[in-house]
Amino acid sequence: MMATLQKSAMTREEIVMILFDLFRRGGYDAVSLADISDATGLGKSSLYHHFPGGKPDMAEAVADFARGWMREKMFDPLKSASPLDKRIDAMMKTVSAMYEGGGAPCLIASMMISPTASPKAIATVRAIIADWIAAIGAALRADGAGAADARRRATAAVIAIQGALVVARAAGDEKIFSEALKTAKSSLL
Amino acid sequence: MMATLQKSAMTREEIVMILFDLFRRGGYDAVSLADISDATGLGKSSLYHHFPGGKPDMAEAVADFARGWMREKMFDPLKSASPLDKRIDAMMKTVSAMYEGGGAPCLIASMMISPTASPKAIATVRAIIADWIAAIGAALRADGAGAADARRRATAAVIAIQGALVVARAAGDEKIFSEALKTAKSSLL
DNA sequence: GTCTATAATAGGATAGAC
DNA sequence: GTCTATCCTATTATAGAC
Repeated sequence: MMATLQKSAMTREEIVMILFDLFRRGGYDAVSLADISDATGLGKSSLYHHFPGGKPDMAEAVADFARGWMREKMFDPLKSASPLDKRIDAMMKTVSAMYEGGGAPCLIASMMISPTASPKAIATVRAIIADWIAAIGAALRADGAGAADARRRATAAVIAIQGALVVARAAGDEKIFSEALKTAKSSLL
Repeated sequence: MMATLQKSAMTREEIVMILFDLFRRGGYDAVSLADISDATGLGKSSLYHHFPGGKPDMAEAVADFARGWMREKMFDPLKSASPLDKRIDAMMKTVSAMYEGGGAPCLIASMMISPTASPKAIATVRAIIADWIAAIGAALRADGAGAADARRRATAAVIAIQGALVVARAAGDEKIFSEALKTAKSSLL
């Protein structure tokens, strides 16, 4: 039995996942500590307990979380032993889920706009794009593609995904996103 | 001769062009009236003289300006009598200049992230994307393409431009942007 | 680890002189 | 049309109790 009675402690990772969603949807600047307090149910002081550096600290934690998540869920599976088309297909399914079928913004795009976000956080989200292109490119090369062609097609795929996200949300038409994923998949095979 | 001596009056359009650059680079939320005051050299009260509704008013003015600019510089020229490849080429040159070779963010993407921007401003920038796809599509149809194919390829071109903007800035490599424009051009012809 | 209370600052907005 | 001065609220951040 616990010595003291307190509201259920929230783990840092649980908070970070909430922050991830807040930041990608609202952008770093528009999200206030009050918003974060509401979304997490934690008081401001509790937030500073978890993130002594305040919002910049939170942004870095979110960027690190996103990078680790992408590595685990998207980049590492691209290295598996299954056939290339299965791996690309799995990646596109993960992409679709992550962006909620085209309705949810990308953290990378949201964070890159913010001039007040910590340089470390921005550097991390930018690195995710480079990692992503590299991961797809490596899969294509392992399947026999030339280095230059692999890189070119991998870059085009990430461009199509990011662009479709912007255009689908602007047009309010998630079909644009799903169609773009299909086309991108074909171009990779 | 003027009756009173005052600092040179800035026209509303001059202010709007400065606001356009501030908003697309920093995002609506991160740009404060102090920032705007610095960039324009005008005091806050002068800004409220030009935009009685404050920041939301400014965002709407910028969105309207962008829409008019796009219509004049990109959509109308697509209707001209010159050969299709010349028109597409001209559009891509305008795109490259507008986004400064891939280094400058898109106002549309910046504004869409902002949850606090006026719904009217957001509706306007979203409409620009629809207009853009429609303008390219109309040019392709006038050149003999089927309606569905024209729409599909026009959408893909705008996706490629918007995606390349995100990826090129994330990777810090403007060549990604220029290469993507070349590829997009080929796909339209 | 979470809370309440409070400080300090920055933000948007207005009044009134020139 | 622009300025200075001011107001109010929101925001970040801290102190200290539990």
